[in-house]
Amino acid sequence: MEGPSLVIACEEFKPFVGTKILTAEGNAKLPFKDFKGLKLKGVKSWGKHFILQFDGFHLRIHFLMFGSYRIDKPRENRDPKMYLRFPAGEVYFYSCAIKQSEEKLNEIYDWSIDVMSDQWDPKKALKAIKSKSGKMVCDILMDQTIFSGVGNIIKNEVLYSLKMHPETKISALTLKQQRKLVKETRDYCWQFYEWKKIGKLKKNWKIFRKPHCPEGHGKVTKKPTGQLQRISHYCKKCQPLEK
DNA sequence: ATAAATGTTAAGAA
DNA sequence: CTTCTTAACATTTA
Repeated sequence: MEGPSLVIACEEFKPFVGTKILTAEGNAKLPFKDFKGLKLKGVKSWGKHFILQFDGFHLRIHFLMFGSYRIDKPRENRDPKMYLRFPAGEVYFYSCAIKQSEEKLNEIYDWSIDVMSDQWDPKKALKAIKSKSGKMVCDILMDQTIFSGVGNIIKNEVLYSLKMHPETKISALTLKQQRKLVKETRDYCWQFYEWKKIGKLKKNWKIFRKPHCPEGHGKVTKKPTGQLQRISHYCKKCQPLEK
């Protein structure tokens, strides 16, 4: 689950904020008994982290590849990692990683590197990119310390939109291109958010998991790239590798 | 229906 | 000490 989806999750959890937990259980290693009666103070996201705030601690949920949450839906035929019931409804969390922490959010999270945050700082991202000039753009975009919240879908769509080959090194980009990379990433993340909200995200994928190039150049290349070796989807014609 | 994939972390090896 | 490799987790979709 990528950053924009978590912003939507925050919105969906709004009805529970400010109310107390009526029931808490699950197979995660957490002191669920202690959670009953606690008031949910707030919900936040940072990159791919979904954060539930309580007095004195927070729960950090990472959905990874297959995680999900279901609000006011019947329990599925598997054990939830966590189940929370509030006066306004209930939620099941499946196959996610949940960590309890007493650390203060502002001390562990730098909001300015979260692509979805209103504190997002493009200048900081640009500076970070420049300091890694030997790296490939495919790795840079997935770097959670620069573009926190960007995942493989966003990476591929951004690179297609910029007509940029995933294996392009930062050093091969002009300053203008570097700036554009930062801007397009942020812009696409919000576009992703809008499309996902109206259920038209997949419909708007141009290159990710597409068999053919939208420009009619034939087959989309799918290949593990960069240090991370995550699959890149790109068109060799639209996104030539420049050195 | 088999395999790849919206991801990260920990442990062990080099 | 750093960097790399592997495994582990767990589910949907093609």
